[in-house]
Amino acid sequence: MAHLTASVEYGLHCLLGLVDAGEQPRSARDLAAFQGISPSFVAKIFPRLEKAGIVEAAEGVRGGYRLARAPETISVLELVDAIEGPKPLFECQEIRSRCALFDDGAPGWATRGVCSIHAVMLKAEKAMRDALASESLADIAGRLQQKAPPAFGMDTRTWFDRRIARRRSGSPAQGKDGTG
Amino acid sequence: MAHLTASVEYGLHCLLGLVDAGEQPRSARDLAAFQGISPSFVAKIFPRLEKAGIVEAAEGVRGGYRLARAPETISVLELVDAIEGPKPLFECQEIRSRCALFDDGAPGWATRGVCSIHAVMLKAEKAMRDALASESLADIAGRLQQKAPPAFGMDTRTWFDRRIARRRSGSPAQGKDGTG
DNA sequence: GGAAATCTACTCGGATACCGCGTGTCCGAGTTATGGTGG
DNA sequence: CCACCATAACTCGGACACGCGGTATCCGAGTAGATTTCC
Repeated sequence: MAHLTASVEYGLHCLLGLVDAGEQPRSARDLAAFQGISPSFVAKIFPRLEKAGIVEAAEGVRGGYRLARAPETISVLELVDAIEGPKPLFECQEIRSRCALFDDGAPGWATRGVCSIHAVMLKAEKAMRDALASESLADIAGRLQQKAPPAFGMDTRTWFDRRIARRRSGSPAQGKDGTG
Repeated sequence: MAHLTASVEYGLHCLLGLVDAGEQPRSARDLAAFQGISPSFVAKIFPRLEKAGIVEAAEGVRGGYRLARAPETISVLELVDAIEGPKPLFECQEIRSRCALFDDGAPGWATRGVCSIHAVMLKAEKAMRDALASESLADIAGRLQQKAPPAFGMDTRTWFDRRIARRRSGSPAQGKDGTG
């Protein structure tokens, strides 16, 4: 396990699949299938992104999610906070007030301000959060697009469109798809 | 829970109790009692610090631990790594290679280099580690000494010395200590 | 042929088990200071 | 009085339970579109 959990990883990957979707919503199931991860788990992540105002949910048979804002305005820090909640890097337990020299109550000088150890951790947390805030979803998507061949974007769109079109058209190629 | 666990907090607090100890070793039990935390748990943390070359263990009845190096040369990052081990902030699961567009094997352009999402997290982790590396144990101890009244350092030393002297002298004041 | 009702399947959304890591505790091996004994 | 030895308590060090958070899954409520039927 790590501080930035697998939920964040899943959420970010799926959001990358929404950047080039435009107005057409994409369902959590399709996004999960595209990334090759658990649809059930992805379905639990997206409601949090929706509550945070990062994606919009469209209901119905051709519903799904789409970005609520331009990807340039969505920082990675926002995504992390939306998915994991405000989880601190370090939880100070105020050990300083339990010193054996303080019989019952700790003196004022000991508990005033922030714990010296906690301060260091807060500084480290801020550095981490600043780094996450400096990157946007569009940055990652752009870097990915730069690595991928030109046809990849179109192939992705085609994949989702076929997936949507196949929904209720009678599944014309359910078993004879290009697996062999 | 948090990424920087309670073990780190306990270890750091106890190490602060070693900064002004000099050559005289202080036992894990005494350090834990001084901080008002679990002695058993502290006893599990210090062996890791010893393996990392941060403290030296002295065995025997008047043994204990003492700093192996000057506190100015011990960074908080070292302590975190020594106690928690090399635990990454983010564990990339290589989702990128499972894309549905890649039938069996992912193409080279997809898996070459570092995952775009992983890169952002590594950047954040580096920022966090740099912040932790910029602080030393002596920095924290100095800041604490600045907050505490002048007599605190001497009181601390007296507390540990009495604790050691009482060990095998027949426990002259076992039950009539200043609790009331 | 056109429009409305129905019906289906797909969507989101939350409530529910399983598992691993961290927390906390305990007990055993080893060692040094102590106390007594013998010279 | 001094040196040696046995004792004993304290030390470190690792092995053993408990609890919580994360992971993964399932099922239920609601809705847009396609189908069918009636006029």
